[in-house]
This record gives sequence, C-alpha cells and structure tokens, in this order.
Amino acid sequence: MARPRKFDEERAVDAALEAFWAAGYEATSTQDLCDATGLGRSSIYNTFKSKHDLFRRALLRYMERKNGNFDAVLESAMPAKEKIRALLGVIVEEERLHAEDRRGCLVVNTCIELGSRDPEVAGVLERDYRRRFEALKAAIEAGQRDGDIDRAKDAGALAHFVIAAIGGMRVSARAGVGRQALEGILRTTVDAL
Amino acid sequence: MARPRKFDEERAVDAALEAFWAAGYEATSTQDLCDATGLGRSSIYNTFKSKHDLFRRALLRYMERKNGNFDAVLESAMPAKEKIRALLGVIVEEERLHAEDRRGCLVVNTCIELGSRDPEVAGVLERDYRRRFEALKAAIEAGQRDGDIDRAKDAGALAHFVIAAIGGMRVSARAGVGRQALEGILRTTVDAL
DNA sequence: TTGATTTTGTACTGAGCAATCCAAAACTCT
DNA sequence: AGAGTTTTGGATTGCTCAGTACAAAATCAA
Repeated sequence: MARPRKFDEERAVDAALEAFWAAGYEATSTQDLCDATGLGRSSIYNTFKSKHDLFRRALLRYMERKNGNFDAVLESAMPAKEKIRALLGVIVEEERLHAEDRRGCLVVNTCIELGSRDPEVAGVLERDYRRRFEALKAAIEAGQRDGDIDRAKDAGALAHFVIAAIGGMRVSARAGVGRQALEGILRTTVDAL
Repeated sequence: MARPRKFDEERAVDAALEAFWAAGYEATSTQDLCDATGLGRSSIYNTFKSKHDLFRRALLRYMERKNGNFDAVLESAMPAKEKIRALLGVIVEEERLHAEDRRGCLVVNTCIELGSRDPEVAGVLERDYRRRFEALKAAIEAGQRDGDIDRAKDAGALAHFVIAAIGGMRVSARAGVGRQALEGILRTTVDAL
C-alpha cells in the first residue's frame, strides 16, 4: 500500500514532552521539537496538526503518567496522612535537583503560562484538576472513616488545600526556596489536615 | 542643552508592566510595548537597554507596589491571623474577576516562566521572596508574642507556608478553581497557623 | 516490475521578532 | 539666530518563527 512510518508516534510525543517541559510552550520552537524528536518537519506536521496540537498531546501524556503515580500513592495501604505526605515528598525531591534540571511540573507551568489565554488548554487543565481533586477527596474521606483525619473538616476543602500546597511549593521552588523550607511547608501542610 | 523628553519614564514602565502582566515576558513583543506605552521604538531603546531590561524595571515596580500593600496590611493593627486572612483575601478578590482580566500575580507568573532559566530575574525574585518572608515572619512572631498564634510553631516555617499558599491559590485559580474553593483554601490555611 | 500511496528531507513562504541606523525635529544655551 | 545636543519616527537589519510545497525515496499490492 504505502511507505510505513520509520518512527513511533508515542516516542515522538514523549520527546516533545521533554522539550516543552524544559522550556514551556512559547519558548519551544518547532526546530527544537525536530531536534528533540529527531524527526524532520514534514514528519511532525504529517503526524500532528500543529505545534499546539503536539503540545496538547504531550500535556495529556504528562498528565497520564503523573496521575498514574498520584493514584498509585493514593491507592496504597498507607494511612491517608502518610499518602499525602508522600505526594508532597515527591515535590521536595524533584525540586531539589540542580538548576538546569529544575523543570518543575508541566501542569503547574502550563496553568500559569496558558491557563488564562488558551481556552482549549484551559479545558484540559480543568478536567485534570477535577480528576486529581476527586481522587484526593476520596482518599481524604477514607482517612476520615479510618479516624486518621478529623471528621469535622470538609474533605473537599482539604483536597483543594492539598492541591494548592503542591502548586505553591512548585512556585516557591522557582523563587529559589531550598529543600529545608520546602520540607517545612510539607510538615505544616500535613499538620493542617 | 538638548531636546527634552516628551514622556515620563515611570509612566512608560507602568504601561510596559501592564503589557507584561497580561501576556508574560515571551509573549509580549516590542511592538506590544510600543503600543502599550504609546512610544516609538527609538524612545524605548534610547531609555531602556533592551526588552529584558524594561521587563526587569517593570517587575521591580510591580514588586514595589505589591509589597507596599503587603506591608501595609502587616503593619496594621489587626491580630496576626487576621492580617494573613486579609492577605489571602486579596488573592480571592483578584482571581474572582472575569477571564480576560485574570492576570494573576506577575511575581508568581515570572517565577514559573523565567525563574529557572533567567539568572538575573531569578536573583530579583529571590530577593523579593526574602523580603516578603522576613516581613511575614516578623508579623507571625509578633502574633506569637500576643498569643494569637501558637508559640510552639516555627515562625519561619509558617511564613514559608503562607507564601506557598498564596502561590498555590494563584496556580489553582488558573486551573479553573472558583471563588468558593479558593475561600476554602484560605480558611484551611489560616486554621493551620 | 509496475503503479499506487505514503513518508521523508529540503527548500521555501510570509510574517513577526528584537534591535539598530539615520536623518529630521525639538529643544537649550550662547 | 546659530551651535550643540538629545529625542524621535520610520525605515531597515538579519534572524527566527510556524507552517507549507514539492519531489525523491520507500514500501505495498498486483
């Protein structure tokens, strides 16, 4: 029938993800994407509609991956507070790395860069937020049933609070805050549950 | 001596600030800056070294303004917890606005956009963080002396925590979180003090 | 082997980018 | 008024951007 593709589409999305993650949407050029994926422009534009489309795909893939880890922690056997401590601990670990590796979280970065001026991306971000929120809320409610978390508190409010803490730690890390301070934020957050 | 300037430098910085605030550093072109300030390219480049330099000036101006309000609240007569509630309340108010006005906070936006790849800007952000941190820590310590805030807690850790909460609310707002949820985060944060 | 079909590499498009150049205009001082 | 100095507007620089055009290469079915 026809000439087959020489590359794997998913691998290309992964490579593009790395590029977008490192520099953000605007600051990543199509040439950067060619370099990162090892593909020619034609292959990229033949496979994806546009840079924007490729970004959307990469973002979705990042969310899939990240939420996999997120859910794995929430579905583990730990007490609820320990689960949340573990989730926040990941942030401390990731932000501890040296400057050039400090890419933060693509979702947080994208919230700030595109959340308020790219409706399509905003929709993706909103759906992802809701997904994380529901998973977290369920884990907190389970913790309340176990007596691990105060039943008088509103599980939804706590879930929003924890997600905000994650975003806040990400922002503070970019402002130059070190590991110790991040751990302090982690402790204070967990103590608030 | 010479031809005098027809415009006010500070006003130009203010106008540039609006543009950068609305779209971020990368997404604001020099043409956008000309339109926003009403100046020609020559005037801009004659007054400021570069787009980057103008951005730095605009960012510093934003910080000056913002920290003025910040300090005003912290130096008011309220109990410490009320001061912090007021600081967080400003975020809820600002993020409540309609989509096109939802610019968030230029400092938070810049932390994410440039914090990890622009050393000069990173330095400015770090100094600004420290300034806010010290002011907040002092207010919390005063609150501890007044008995308004638990003396057993580490004032520094609480200060980092509050700053992270602000950043986190900003990120969540961009992810589409509404006013009610933001108010829940506010309450949970203040209760944690 | 041939013909249909798709991918791939390369050159290219027009637009927009940050920044510079230059001469005319505008002003102050003598 | 005239010399000296700075600002200003507009044209222009060289470059990069996202995206396209096109023909050669690669594969399949017959």
